[in-house]
Amino acid sequence: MSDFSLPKTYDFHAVEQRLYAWWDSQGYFRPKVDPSQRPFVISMPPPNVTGELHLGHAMFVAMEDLMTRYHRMRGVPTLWLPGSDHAGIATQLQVEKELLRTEEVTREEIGREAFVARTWEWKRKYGGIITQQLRRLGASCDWSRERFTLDDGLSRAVREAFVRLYEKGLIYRGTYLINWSPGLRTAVSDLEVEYSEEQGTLYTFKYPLAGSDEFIPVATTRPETILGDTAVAVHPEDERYRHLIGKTCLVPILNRPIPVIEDAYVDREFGTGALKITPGHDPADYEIGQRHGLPIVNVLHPDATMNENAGPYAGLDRYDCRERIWKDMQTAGLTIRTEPYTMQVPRSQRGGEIVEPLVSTQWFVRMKPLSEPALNVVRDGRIRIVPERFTKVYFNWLENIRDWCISRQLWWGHRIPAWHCADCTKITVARTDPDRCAHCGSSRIEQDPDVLDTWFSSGLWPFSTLGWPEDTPDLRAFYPTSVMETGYDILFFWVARMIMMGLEFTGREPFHTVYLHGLIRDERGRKMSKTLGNFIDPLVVMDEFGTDALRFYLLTSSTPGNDINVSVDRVEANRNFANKLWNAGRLVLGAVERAGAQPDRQPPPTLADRWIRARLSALVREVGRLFEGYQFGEAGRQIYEFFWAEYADWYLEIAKLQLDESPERAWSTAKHMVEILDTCLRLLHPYTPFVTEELWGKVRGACLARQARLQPEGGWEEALIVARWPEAAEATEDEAVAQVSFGKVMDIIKAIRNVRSEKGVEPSRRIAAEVSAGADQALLEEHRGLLSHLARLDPQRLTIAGRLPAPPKEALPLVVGTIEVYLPLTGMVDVVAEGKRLDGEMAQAATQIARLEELLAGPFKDRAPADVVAKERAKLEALRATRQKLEMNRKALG
RNA sequence: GGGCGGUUAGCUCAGUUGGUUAGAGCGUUGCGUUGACAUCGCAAAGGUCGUAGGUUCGAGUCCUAUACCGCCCACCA
Repeated sequence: MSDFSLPKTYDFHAVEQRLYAWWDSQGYFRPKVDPSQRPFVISMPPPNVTGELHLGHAMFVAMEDLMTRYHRMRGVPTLWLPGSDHAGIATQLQVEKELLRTEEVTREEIGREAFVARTWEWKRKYGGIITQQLRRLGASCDWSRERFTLDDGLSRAVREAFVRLYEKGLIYRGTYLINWSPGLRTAVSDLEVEYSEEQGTLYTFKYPLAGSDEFIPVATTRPETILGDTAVAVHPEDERYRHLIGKTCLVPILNRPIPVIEDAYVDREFGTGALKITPGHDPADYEIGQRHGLPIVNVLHPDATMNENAGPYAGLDRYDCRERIWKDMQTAGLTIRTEPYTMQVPRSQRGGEIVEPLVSTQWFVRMKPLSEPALNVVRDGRIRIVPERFTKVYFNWLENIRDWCISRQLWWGHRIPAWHCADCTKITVARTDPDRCAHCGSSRIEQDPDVLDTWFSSGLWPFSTLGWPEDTPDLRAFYPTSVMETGYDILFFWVARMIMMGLEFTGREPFHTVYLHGLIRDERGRKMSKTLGNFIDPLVVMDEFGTDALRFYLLTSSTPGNDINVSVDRVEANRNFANKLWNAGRLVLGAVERAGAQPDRQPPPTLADRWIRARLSALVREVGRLFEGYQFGEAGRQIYEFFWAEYADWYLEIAKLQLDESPERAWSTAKHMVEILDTCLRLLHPYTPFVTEELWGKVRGACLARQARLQPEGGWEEALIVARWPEAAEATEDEAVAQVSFGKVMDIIKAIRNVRSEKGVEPSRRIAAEVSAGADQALLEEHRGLLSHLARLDPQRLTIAGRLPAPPKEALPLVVGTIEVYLPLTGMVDVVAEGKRLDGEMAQAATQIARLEELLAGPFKDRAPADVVAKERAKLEALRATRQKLEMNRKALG
């Protein structure tokens, strides 16, 4: 009965590439603009051009493609806009490495212009790899709108944004303490610094007072910074040191005089209670220095060797200097002790080298005026963060935000549109390259050498990709976007900045929902990295198990915002699911082949037909509800369960029987088989696009070819990717009845199988049985065919009695080939228990409904905030629905 | 120092308006294959839902405390 033109196992290799090319060529990925409908839009988080596919990419593609396909199927104009990021530091490093390897030249040797040209060349050559890989994942994004953060349009947007912020006074240039990456020789922002707990040493030494033998004991973890000290601070109420305040002490070795000052910041309990102040190389000291008007002494070169201010140590590496100065101080009798100490070491997020705080002239964005509106849109719900707990993290960060250092001493990126005048030294910031100074008219101007932090351009992504600052049709049609889907690790880096920039430049929130997925880790919960050797290559996984299996796994194995410890075993299980779909499809195709013409009179549906439709209808409702709440994982798992455990394991087995009954029944059964398979494929398509499209196409083709009028309601669309999403219908009373009735039949079948298994009867052997059915005698009598088939009973020797004579104490004796099944579960006792429980639930629902009705009728609805009232209303509605459902179940129970 | 997450079967994880007997995959045990599928079917074993209290007719789910693991934020040298 099966269609042997299909292979027995689903061969995804043959299918995936072909289908992707076909979808693309048919233009399905491009939105159909329809001004009457609000579109659904996702801006893809642009992967780095240097990137190689990892599971994080697979995760976001799976998630965003799911949402995209879902909305497309609902008939909404849907745009998923792809692109890539120039990734300043990462790309520059990569090209530098390449240059060094192949031509043994550094970027300095070939010069800025040539280097940037080489990087573009590199980008043209390798930049397409990552987007090619995204295609393999099935990403149904609109490639005709693909953007790159450094292309002309986006560069214009970046410049416009910079100039506007500068003109508003929100961008300024200044000399402050920043994080310096000595290896990269550039400033980095606070966010790009990670602190790791490491074993270090706490050095305690003597700070000698000028003109006396007295000294102040001071502790530090970085002795080399002693050379940059400009004060020693003590707590104003510290009796030990009070008399020294205002005195002068001498920097060890250098003998530079510095004051002893008082500041309440100093913790009397910690260390010696006296603090050396290095405003040039420590954030806390910097602030104290500002408070007291202390001078700043920088002792480091940009490469973290000591500079001329370090006196005799000039030229030494920072760590060599640390050892040397300590030795010299020992010789001078200035040391007290060293002890092991655990400290927080600031390291660069990229490369991991130790970052040095130092004072430098950089460009900054003033954040306070931008953060306030960004806080408000989340506070008042105009932007919703899923899962909700991250709103707290978001608030906490924005409330304590500090100005953002946006200049980078790199060559690859958006060059800062500011020109320095050699004559009047003033700065000209302009939208188009100026040829003279705006202040004095001098032509001796030179552009600032720095480029912008990559995240500056990323922050504009949702609107810059649509044409901003021009008022383009795309911008009008697709902005604001709908959902921002990304990993929670870049909530600050990217999401918060997009919200701030979006509000600042467009006056609108750039998206209404932020959906944050978890991070991908290995089986033991560690981060994945090539150096750790625990890197799982998605391409390899896809080769082995198929894209659908990987996607379905990623989408259903976790919950929003929670990390995933990847287990390849589970990907395999999902490969098996794809195969299950495929084979169920083969069976249905066989049924379609056998179904004759549509009969004149359709037979009424069987109990099994009614049951599976009821289950399907419940599934569609449930999936709809879960999608509303972004619970895609749970929805996927439920579809999986339904398809495998109910449709395939039960209904299709029964359908095989029904197909043999009569031509009319065969036709009607084939119709149910097709319709339910069709609905499942629709529901699954956003998760597993390839196998569903392929199979759906086969079924559609077979049905159309047979002209047997086997078709979903509304007919067959041209492709599953643009087929209608199943609509949920209200539960009917018949559905409730069918589920209860069929549930009883299932229980009996399971019980008989159970007994057989316990008694060791081979499954293939037909045996006699006596079933005591209690009140359900008629029901079972009607389905004795099913019973005997699914439980492998001899139909001739199956007795269904209302009540068997006294059930033997020694349970269920199996005389050779005879079973007596007593089924308390389906008997009256349990109906009573179930009824009691339902009554209890109904009573509770009733009191809650009454309470809410009273509340909502009173002054509450006028006094409480609108959203609270709305929430209560929704709760009431839900309760009413629940009550209805309960009543239905109760009635069905009789 | 502040905040968040996790703790559920041997393993990896689901379980969001509190509600029947707490689920899945993998693994384990027994049985089964000529007609969709061994990438399969049937059955079974396996859980004091971290711990202790509390709210409730009813708690894995809500509240309080606490232990362990992990993460984020934070200027203790």
